[in-house]
Amino acid sequence: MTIGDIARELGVSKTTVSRAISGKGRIGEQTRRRVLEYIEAHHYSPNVVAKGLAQNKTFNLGMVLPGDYNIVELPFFQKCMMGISRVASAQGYDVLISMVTADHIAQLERAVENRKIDGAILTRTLTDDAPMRYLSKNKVPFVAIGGTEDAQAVQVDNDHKSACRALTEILLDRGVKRIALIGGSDGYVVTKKRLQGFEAALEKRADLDIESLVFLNVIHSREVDAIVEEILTKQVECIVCMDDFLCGCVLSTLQQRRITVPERMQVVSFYDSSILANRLPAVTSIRFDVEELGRKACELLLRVLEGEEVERRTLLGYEVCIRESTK
Amino acid sequence: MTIGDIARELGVSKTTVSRAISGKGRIGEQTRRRVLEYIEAHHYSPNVVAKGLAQNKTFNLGMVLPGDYNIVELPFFQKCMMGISRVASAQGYDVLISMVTADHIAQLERAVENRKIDGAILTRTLTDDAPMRYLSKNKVPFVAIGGTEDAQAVQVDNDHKSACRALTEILLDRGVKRIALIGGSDGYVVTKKRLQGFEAALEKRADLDIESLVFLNVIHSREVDAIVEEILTKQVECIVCMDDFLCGCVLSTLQQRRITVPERMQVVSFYDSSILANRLPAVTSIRFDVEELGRKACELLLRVLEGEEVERRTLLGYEVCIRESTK
DNA sequence: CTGAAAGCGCTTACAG
DNA sequence: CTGAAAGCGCTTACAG
Repeated sequence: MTIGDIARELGVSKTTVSRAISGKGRIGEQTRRRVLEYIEAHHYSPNVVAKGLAQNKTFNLGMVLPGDYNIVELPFFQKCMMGISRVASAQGYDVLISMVTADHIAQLERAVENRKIDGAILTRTLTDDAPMRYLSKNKVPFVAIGGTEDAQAVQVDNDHKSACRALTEILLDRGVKRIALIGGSDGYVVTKKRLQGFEAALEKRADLDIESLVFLNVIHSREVDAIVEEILTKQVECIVCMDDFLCGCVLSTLQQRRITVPERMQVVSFYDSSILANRLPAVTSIRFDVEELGRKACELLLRVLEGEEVERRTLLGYEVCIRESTK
Repeated sequence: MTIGDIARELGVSKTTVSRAISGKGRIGEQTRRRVLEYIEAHHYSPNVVAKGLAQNKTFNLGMVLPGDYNIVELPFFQKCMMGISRVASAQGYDVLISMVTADHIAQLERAVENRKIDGAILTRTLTDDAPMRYLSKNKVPFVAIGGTEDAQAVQVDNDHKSACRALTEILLDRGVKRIALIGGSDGYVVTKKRLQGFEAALEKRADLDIESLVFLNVIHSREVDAIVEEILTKQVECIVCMDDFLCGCVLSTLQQRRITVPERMQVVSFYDSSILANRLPAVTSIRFDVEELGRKACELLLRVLEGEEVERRTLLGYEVCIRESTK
């Protein structure tokens, strides 16, 4: 069934039917009701693709996800997706996925070139972000989940810097003298933010004369072993892990070496995700409302698509969950 | 730039340009080359939406995901998505996501009613599957990842029954006399399949007179505690966990009660996923190539969309990984 | 308030 | 081998 069928059936023009549906343009209340009733009764629903072609829109949003293994497995992206999907859906949009790696953004390019999306949401930002560059260059509206140096970009993020600072301070408050930080690729903006928070905490307590060790770019679990070894020989008392995957590795290594947590080593982490769920001891960590992050990002993008002027930067909060892995 | 611009620029008709691009219809080799070169030089790429409208296609595939928490978090779906996304992309299709729960499939309905997808891939099947019913009724081609009773449906799955049987036999081979099985909702076909495999293994060794305990519909981690308690009082020697989330719960509970694995309790699980990665002791489990599952499903769907007749049932294999959680 | 007509960017019989 | 024209299912100036 098309708009034409309805028009013929009701003895009105397609224009009229279109107006009744869209609510745009003047139309008699009688006629409007008649059309709407017919549509309701016959379960008509308009072809969004045709509508899109006429309006030069697709009603699709691109969600760009990292396609690297390990990373895509983090529960973060799925939770994000739930948030995005919900608000998109509620506004009549669908979400289309593009998986990209740092140097291979072909899926995103295709989606854009084929004019399949009206805008995009980036779910992880790099310091030098190929998808972001590409979208900017091609004037595709987007919002970035995660910080970015690009002052033009609309971004929404949790306050990772403050969060990491808070996490570090918890340990400093407990009187530790030697502290280690373990993180993933420093190509991610989020890694940098957390490092800044860590450093800020130490700086504030410069008087305590804390000794700190920083290990970044830790990607594979096998690297963790050597790092923990070094940490132990240097008599570090606590470890700040930048993500739950790394934290899981650290916990196992400690367990293997029979280093008890928190007695001989305190451990804190981010995300409070399923990766650490049910692990003993429970890990003191930050909790972000990731679904809210997705929702917010999607709302912003939708507003941008409406032509609205939106805030360039939205910072969402965090919660600290104190558990048994700290004294 | 549109097909019309190119036609004007080259002094040919839109028909000709269209033919050069699609490769359909007779066209002079000279002209064809000339058009293609122009396109190449000017980075033209056709508007897939317009093409779709003319051909009554969308070049979108719907991926339907469970929107329940906990479940969507399983790494399974992301790996699946990578597989699907890759082959879809390679064939000029995009993937659009629909999150559904057992009784709320509005997102999928919208995608179908709005004519946004050409077909769908279900990533988890229930015994009474609302999305499947809906798609069948509306004649939307789909393939189901996971078994189904519907003989009409195209399905692809790992051989969960054999896998669970193999896993159980490993334990029986080690001489256990009392064995427990813990699984999630029996609304999932996969839960049933595994139960069948478990029972088949016991049946084959009926002579051994094994005592077995079965706990299904275990959804929340808090339920696990009572179950493990019962298991312990009944002096069960080993536990087969139907997924890694449950296994994680079981391991923690055992650890808390200072029951050593594998000495006092052997444990096996499915998936070998990141949820159990880096846990000690490493868990003996099944390994499925989930990305391959996604790829296969997508290939099948694409063939169906081409009008090809495809095999109704594809069963993929599995690997058994023996680790330290079994003696 | 309503409609005829052109248009969105393609495809595809049909005719030549 | 090539093109004019109609069509896919909508929207939207423009005219009345």
